[in-house]
Amino acid sequence: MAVEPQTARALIHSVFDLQRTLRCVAHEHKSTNVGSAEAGVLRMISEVGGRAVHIAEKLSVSAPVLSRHVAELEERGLVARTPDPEDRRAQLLELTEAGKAKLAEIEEARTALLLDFLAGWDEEEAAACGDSIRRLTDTLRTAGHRAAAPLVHGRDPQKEEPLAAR
Amino acid sequence: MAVEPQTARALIHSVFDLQRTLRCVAHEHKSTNVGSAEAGVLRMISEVGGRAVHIAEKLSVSAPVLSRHVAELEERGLVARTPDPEDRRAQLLELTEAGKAKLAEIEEARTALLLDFLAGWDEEEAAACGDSIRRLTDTLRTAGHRAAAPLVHGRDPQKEEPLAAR
DNA sequence: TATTGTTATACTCTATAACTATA
DNA sequence: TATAGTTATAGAGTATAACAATA
Repeated sequence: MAVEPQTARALIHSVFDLQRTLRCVAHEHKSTNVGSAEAGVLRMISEVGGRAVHIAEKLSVSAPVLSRHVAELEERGLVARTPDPEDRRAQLLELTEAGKAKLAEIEEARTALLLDFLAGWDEEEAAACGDSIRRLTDTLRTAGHRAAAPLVHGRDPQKEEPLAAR
Repeated sequence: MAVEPQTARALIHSVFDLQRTLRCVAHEHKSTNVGSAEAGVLRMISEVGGRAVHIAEKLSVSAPVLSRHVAELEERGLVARTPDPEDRRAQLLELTEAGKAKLAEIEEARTALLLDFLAGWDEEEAAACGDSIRRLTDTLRTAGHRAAAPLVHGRDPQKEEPLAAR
């Protein structure tokens, strides 16, 4: 059975409420000296590494945003930039030892905090919650790209409608 | 079985990824002239109404933030402020007819968009996803308050540890 | 004294535009 | 021409601090 409008509406509200709550939790437990955006940069460099443009795309941020964060992280000795031998315009990003340690510290603090919060949960619930959220994220990402991509290339294959217009 | 650290860590990453994706979707479909924070104010005034301090608490924002948003929304004729007859310091917030119409327009656009995105989902999945997210939000909110509240009152009943420190 | 709300100021995160340098 | 990255600037959203008016 297709999704009911009422269910979709409730899901939207749930997601907004989650975002508000996350902001509060982050605010109450802002532990380290690394901002959450910069922590995301550390994580992504650790996971995929390579060129800045690649990291920016994975993080879904614009190049200038990443550039500033990387500059800040490099100044603090957490990230190292090396010129790409295959393309002198590009640079390769990697974590320094200090950067790896900082990322591990952030991840451990977050995990410990969440584990404490989830004291009343069992493994299956938490796994199902993660799966559910990942499924939603994948759907939104794919659908968003499907809707936005035709405007990026010059093709405009099907003159796709704004979707929410009707 | 208690939640595994690895599951908690995956859940954290899932939530951050969701936030990034939501930012993109919002950016690609920023339809109306009302910002997302102001839309939240409209929704909360519609749902609970009453004093500004009450709305601010429900939205988990500080009083100055709400004050600015309300001032902006009043200027646009979407929100009406009336003095509270029971307390001359306070003011009662409500939506104007234009405000109600604007809120309905926003909600309908969002719902239509999400319904389109969720074309491959069935009702049960979407409902379960919403339930899962709401359960997580409730847990985070309750746990956050439990950890933060003792510092708000002067009591500090159990000298609760920072939780993530150990 | 405590609370409601406002104003002033600053911080975080983000985007677009204009630029340099390579390809 | 197009791409990788930087700098400059602006905007949205938020917070804390200091204030006014009322309780």
